[in-house]
Amino acid sequence: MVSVSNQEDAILSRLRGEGYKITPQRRAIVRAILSSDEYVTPELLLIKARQAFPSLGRVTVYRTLDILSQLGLLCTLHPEGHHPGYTLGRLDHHHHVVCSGCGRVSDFSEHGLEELEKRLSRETGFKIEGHILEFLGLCPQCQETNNEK
Amino acid sequence: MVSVSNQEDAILSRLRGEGYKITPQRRAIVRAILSSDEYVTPELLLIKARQAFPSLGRVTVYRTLDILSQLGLLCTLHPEGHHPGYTLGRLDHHHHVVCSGCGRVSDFSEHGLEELEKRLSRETGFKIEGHILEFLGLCPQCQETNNEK
DNA sequence: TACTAACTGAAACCATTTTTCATTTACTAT
DNA sequence: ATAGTAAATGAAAAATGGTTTCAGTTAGTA
Repeated sequence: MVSVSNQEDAILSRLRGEGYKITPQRRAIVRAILSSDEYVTPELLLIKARQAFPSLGRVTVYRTLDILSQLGLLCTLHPEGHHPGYTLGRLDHHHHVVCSGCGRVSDFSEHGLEELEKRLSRETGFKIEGHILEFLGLCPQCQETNNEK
Repeated sequence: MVSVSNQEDAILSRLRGEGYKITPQRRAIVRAILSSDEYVTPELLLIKARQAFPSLGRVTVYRTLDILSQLGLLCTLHPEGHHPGYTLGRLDHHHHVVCSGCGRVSDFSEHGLEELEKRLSRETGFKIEGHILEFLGLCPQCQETNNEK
């Protein structure tokens, strides 16, 4: 298992390797994403990262998200009925289950999609470039909370 | 095979059945979605539907999309790197392949996801409510066009 | 044909994201 | 250590995308 601080180091050194500077703002942003079980929206991320770096500007959040996204380090989530958001996850190909209650994200691997991809290529003639597979559901905690209501 | 005009009738009478009025604006909007192979964004839809009904207002497009969405008649698409959009498709559960070049949408069925859903419930404890599965790729036409460049 | 609830479109409004630009800072090479 | 430089920052303004409001219009009905 990879610890969060190792993940942080890995991401920061990747940034450094790509010629980006490691600023305290970026550190705070990366740490804020990593330190939450839930996925983040830009606004939420701003609030979280400001706890560590109060003068952080909104623009910097967007810019950092862009960079992380271009480097393929960010996963985008589209939970139905909620705002889209981001999570920084494992570097290998994987998918997510998002909690419709609290936004908590859980990862999983699924390798059965390659066959489906081939079938689709054959049937539709499309040259497949990628896919989204996301599940939406209630996490164990939110299931309990809702039952108590 | 179901023709587009039958689909149009089916949608309009569904609307009527739910107590909504059939206005020329709504007719134009529904027809505009159905008559394009590509998925539509609200803005694109406004332009297309105005060809049939020039004074159509932007608000009416959003309102109609809302209604169709609430009735479960609309499918939402999230093609990576593009704006999200909509398509009016088959009424049964299905998925989409979206062309990254022109936005053309193709449907497919996949029933292998139920097992995966069970596995996820078991492994993560989440109570699964739904999922998104979308493929992105180049349609046959766009593959040719790109090769000629 | 008259009635009424539903619908419409213009404008104002709001939230989110992008652009601009003057200032500051992380890193490199002395 | 320190100076130099490209990169990064944040405030403000602008753009984008979507929603609300409201007075006037219209589809469906009786």
